[in-house]
Amino acid sequence: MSAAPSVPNFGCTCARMRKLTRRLTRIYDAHLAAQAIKVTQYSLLANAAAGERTLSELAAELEMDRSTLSRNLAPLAAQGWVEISVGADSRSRSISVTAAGRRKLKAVLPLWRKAQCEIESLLGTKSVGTLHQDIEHALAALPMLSGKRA
Amino acid sequence: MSAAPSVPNFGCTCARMRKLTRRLTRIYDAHLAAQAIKVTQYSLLANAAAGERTLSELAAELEMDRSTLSRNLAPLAAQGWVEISVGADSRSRSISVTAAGRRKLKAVLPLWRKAQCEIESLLGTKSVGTLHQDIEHALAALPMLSGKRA
DNA sequence: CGCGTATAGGTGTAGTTACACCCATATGCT
DNA sequence: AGCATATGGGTGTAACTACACCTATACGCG
Repeated sequence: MSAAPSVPNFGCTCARMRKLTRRLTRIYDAHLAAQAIKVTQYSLLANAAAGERTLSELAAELEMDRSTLSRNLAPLAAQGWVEISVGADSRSRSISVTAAGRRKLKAVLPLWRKAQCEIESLLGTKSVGTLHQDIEHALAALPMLSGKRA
Repeated sequence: MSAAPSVPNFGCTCARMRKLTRRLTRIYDAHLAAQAIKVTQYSLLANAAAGERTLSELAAELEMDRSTLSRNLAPLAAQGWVEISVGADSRSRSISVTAAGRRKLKAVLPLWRKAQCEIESLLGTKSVGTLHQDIEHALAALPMLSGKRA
C-alpha cells in the first residue's frame, strides 16, 4: 500500500507522529499530574540529572533549540529543581540538578513507571520495542537540521 | 533488552516520540518554508479541506483540544485560507476551506511531496511503512483521553 | 594590546498544545 | 412558558517549540 504519496493527510509521517505524540503526552501527563509535573519537564529533569553540562551541550543532546531549552528550564528553575549558574566560560550557563530536583525525580519515578507500563500493556511489549527501534532508526537516518546549519 | 523500564530517559516512549517529532517537523518546515507555511498548518488545512465540519467535529478527528484547534485556525483564517462561520446551531462554528485555501493547498503539495520523498528515501520506504503501521497500531490501542473524560 | 570574528545565551515574535473556567445557546422536563 | 442542565466555543494562563536578531564574552591574529 501507499505506493506514491498522493494523499497528504493520511500519508504524512509528520502529521501522524504529531497526532500520536499528542495522545502519548496526554496519557503521561495524566499519570504525572498527581506530582504536578509534566512529562516534558520530567524528561528534561531526568536528562539534566545525567550530569552537569552547559545549556548548549544539553540542547544538542535533546536536539532542541537553545532558546527553547532556555525557556523550558525556567519553570524547573522556578521550582528549585535545577540551578543555572555561570560556567567557566562566562558566556556559558552550567545546568545542574539540585538536591530538591533529585528528590522530585525519585518521587515522580513510580508515576512515570505506571504510565510507561500502561503504554506497554496496551500496546504490547513487543510493539513498544519495534516502535522504539523504528524511532531509533529514524533518528539515526534523518539529518538533525538543528539550530544553525553546519 | 529493556526488560523492565528502569532508565526513564532512554526508555520513555513519549520523550523519544517528541524528539523525533521535533526533528521531522523541522525537516518538513524547511521544505515548506518556500511557501511560507508550516507543516502543522498545511496538515490542518488539508484536513479541513476534506469537508465542511464544525470545530468540535474537526477537533475530534484530529484529537486536538477544541481551544487548540480554535487557535490553530486563527492564522489560517487570517490568511484567508479557511472561513469560520456560524453553524446551524448558532453556538457552533462551521469550518470551510476557501478557494484561496484550495489554491494554497495545490501550491504547497509539491513541496510537501518533496519533503515526504526525502523522508522516505532517507529512511527507506519499508521503514516508513512499518513506522506508519506502528503509529496506526498505537493510535488504535491507546485511549484518546481527549478533552473531557467520558 | 587591539581589532575582527566566532560563540553562548537571551529576547522578540509567532505558532502549537492543553486545562480550567466562562458565556451563550440549545434542550429537556415540568 | 420557565427553569435546570447540557453543550459549543472562547479566554486566561501556562508551557513547548523555533527562527531571527541582539548582546556580551572569548579567541585569534597582527
